[in-house]
Amino acid sequence: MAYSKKEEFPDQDLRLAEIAKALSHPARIKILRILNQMNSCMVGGLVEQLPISQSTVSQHLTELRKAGLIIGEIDGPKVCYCINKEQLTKTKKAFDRLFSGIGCC
Amino acid sequence: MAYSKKEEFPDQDLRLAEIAKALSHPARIKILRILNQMNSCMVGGLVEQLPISQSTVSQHLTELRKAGLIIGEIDGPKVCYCINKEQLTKTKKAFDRLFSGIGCC
DNA sequence: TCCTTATATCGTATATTTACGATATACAAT
DNA sequence: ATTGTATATCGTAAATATACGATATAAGGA
Repeated sequence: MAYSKKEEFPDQDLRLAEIAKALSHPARIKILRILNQMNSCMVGGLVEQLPISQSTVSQHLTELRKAGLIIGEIDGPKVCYCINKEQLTKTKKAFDRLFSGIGCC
Repeated sequence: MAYSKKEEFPDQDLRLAEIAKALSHPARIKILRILNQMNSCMVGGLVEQLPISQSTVSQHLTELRKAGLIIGEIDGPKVCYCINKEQLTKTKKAFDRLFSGIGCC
């Protein structure tokens, strides 16, 4: 088949869908919760608290980073991840706009 | 590989991830917007306003229905879809809880 | 320099999603 | 009864996501 019609939808809807996709796996939601709870965390600390392998955790972190929801700072041989609060605030507002734009009280 | 670790995550995170997944395609977000704008709409009306085929629209509607975000009422040979405002309100609250539980202001 | 540690990336297998056309179903109207 | 209309479902192909182990990379310490 000819593929991915996603680009044919309004930009606003596409961007919101992308953020929703970043939130569409329980591991990624859990990661956000852990990062908030601990303020920041090394990858190893996350791996310890998740039932998935290091390489899979790394993949999920990459997706959260691409969506702008987290930031990773290199700290020697380690990488320290934390939540991107600014982007998260924007995301919350985008969802709020969607819900109110959809007649949600 | 052995598959889907999703069940190994907290129920709350899993349910929120499922709703996020329902919102993770621009066609489904557009459908919600159209349904709100028109109050309710037959499938044919949606197909006219979307750049995808009837069968694909039907698949997206099934996913939104499974997530509880829309309701379809049979009306003769047609089906009339509308937003499930009750569920949408719950969804909004679930996202709000996530965001505040994540340190979002 | 060599070893250890931490993380990312590669290669790969399987599952799921997205998309379409074709077909089935369900009802209304003739 | 037959025809037409609306929608869902089936079959299928391609794309993407999920998961892992193995390997590469990068930095610190011996």
